Amino acid sequence: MIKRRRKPTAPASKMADIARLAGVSASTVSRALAGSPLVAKAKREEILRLAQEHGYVINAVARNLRLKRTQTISVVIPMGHDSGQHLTDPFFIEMLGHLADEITLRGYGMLLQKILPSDSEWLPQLIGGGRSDGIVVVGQSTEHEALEAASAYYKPLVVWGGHLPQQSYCTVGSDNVGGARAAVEHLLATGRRRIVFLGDPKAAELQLRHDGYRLALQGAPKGTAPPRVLHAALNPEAAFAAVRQALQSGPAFDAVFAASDVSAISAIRAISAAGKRVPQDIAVVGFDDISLAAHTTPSLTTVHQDLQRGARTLIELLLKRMDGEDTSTVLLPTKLVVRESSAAAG
Amino acid sequence: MIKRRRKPTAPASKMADIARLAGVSASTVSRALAGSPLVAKAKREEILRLAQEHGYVINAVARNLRLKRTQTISVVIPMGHDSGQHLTDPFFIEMLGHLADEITLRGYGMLLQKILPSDSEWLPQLIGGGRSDGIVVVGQSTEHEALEAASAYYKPLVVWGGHLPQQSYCTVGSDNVGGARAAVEHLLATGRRRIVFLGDPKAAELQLRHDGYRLALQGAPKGTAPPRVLHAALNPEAAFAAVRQALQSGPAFDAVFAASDVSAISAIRAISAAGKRVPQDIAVVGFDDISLAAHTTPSLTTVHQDLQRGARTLIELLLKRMDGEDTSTVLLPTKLVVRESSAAAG
DNA sequence: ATGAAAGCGCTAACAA
DNA sequence: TTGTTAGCGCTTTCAT
Repeated sequence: MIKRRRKPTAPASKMADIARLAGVSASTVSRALAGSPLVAKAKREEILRLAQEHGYVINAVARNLRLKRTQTISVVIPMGHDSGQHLTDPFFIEMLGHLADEITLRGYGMLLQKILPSDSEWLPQLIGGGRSDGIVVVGQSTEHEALEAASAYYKPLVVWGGHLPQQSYCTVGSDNVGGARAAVEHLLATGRRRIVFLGDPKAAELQLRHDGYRLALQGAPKGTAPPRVLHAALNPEAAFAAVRQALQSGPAFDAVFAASDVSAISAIRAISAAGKRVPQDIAVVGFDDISLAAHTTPSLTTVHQDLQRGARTLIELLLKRMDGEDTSTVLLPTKLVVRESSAAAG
Repeated sequence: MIKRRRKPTAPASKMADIARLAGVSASTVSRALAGSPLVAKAKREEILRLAQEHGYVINAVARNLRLKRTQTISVVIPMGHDSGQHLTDPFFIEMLGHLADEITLRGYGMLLQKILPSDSEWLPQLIGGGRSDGIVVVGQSTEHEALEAASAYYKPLVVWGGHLPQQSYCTVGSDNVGGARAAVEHLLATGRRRIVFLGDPKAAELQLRHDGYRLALQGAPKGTAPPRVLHAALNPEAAFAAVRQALQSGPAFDAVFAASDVSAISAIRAISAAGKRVPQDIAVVGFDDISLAAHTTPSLTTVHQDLQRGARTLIELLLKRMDGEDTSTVLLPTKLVVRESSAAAG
């Protein structure tokens, strides 16, 4: 005969229920469940068996109230500067996925908050609500001020993003300046001389990528065209439109350095649509190295960020801060990954 | 003189603090904060002002314990069948983004759980833990059995995915069969006769897409090649490898129907890499209509799913179930979006 | 219109 | 080794 499957009944709800069943007090059940050596082995096993049998699981809310912690980390995505970006950018799911891994790995829950920072009080409210033991903010967006203010009194807060001068909160982020610079220097090295920047340098990180772009151009050979920005929000449509527009009217260019891979992919499409070839006529380089980047046509040269390491660092620092330690900002190295979209012109 | 910014001090932590400051009892503060008409207007406003001034926010954990609810919805992503899929598939961020919108819009928090269902008890544990008032499972993955078992005693549970015969839990999902069928019929209508299916029909939804594929081929004109599956997990690398392999060795084909857009994009790349052109030599159609689909080169013909509507439906049904109502499964229509990758051959 | 008191389900001193 | 008790911060009768 086949072994019976555990019957699907509603679980016993409270610790007191199990206590009654086992003929002990709730304290003993609590201790047994916590694996305390104070409880006699036989009794402990009996209690464990009972709990298992009745599908009992400790109520996390009550436990957390008592323990004054929530065993939960809030992950916040501010959508201030560019509401188009986040819903569509694979960069975020990759980051979110890694964060989810790191957080659950350490026995915490992840409370995801997508906020429209129209209400300037979002951070104090989040902090005061007491639903989480610490907060990870993914992307500074336009919230630098709010972060500064909160960090003055709330410690367990880390931010993924760029390191701004004189900031007092703790950030983890890629070396945006260095990465961008390497990308543009690569374009220069392969003979490109009229390189445009695609993106809107308003958000902190894009600002830094733009800085790297300018820095690289400062060291460029004679005859290199001056910096030029194609303004476009960080979504495919905007990037496509900006590049098409530039191809139609402005001065010619032979390379695009896009502030993100999503923008870069749109740029490739706009260039193809205009009857030019990538990379023969125009080279394209992106930033992020999303997993799709290796699989577009042509495959995309881009600046790789190690998001797994970023997520791990973020959570490690956060846990330290939750323990009362101080931590300082971390800058992660980036790596240029050369693929087809930036091959030297015919 | 410039208006002073609110000074960044630590918020008052408990209701009793505010009560003391206002010279009333905690009960009164509670009532005032809840906007109860029992509290005199002047007193209420005074209390509100005080709370505001001291940055006081009600402690959600204590409140929820007392109220026996959490004001939180769990969103679970089982990663059983294909660990490669979720981290990299933009489909998920779009779904997650919409879910986050719908959940926060209704005043709930969203607890994100990524689970590796090696432990068969994950669902009972999640349910028993009492950290959320309801659960959304995104994708059945290989967890059909676990869902069946849990739904026997736990009501506030909805699942994004395919409707399987005789299932007792509530699902919301796109019409995978119809969508796939429309896609393949489109390929047939544009003259393709050797159409392969790319993907691994193990997960429930892909199974259904595969069914649609077969259905369409059953009604195909004479001379159409029989169904053929290129097995590949739902990640770019696997899809790329499978298509390259098929191009090198197996019988020729003139169209690929990919089980997801991510696979489709990799297919395009594999085809290009093999020196063939899309769509002239081989047409490619995907499934999902991720935001990038319109911006690849060539742009991707694909089956559009209305994820925003899906997310809204999911949450609406869940709230009903949380209220004790019964709900039945919903099938959402899909729409074929024809772009460049499936244009008729030369 | 307000306060006192009980209690949500758990854990940890403290006592035995 | 175990039970009793108090209390986490809040809401809600009940009494005034």
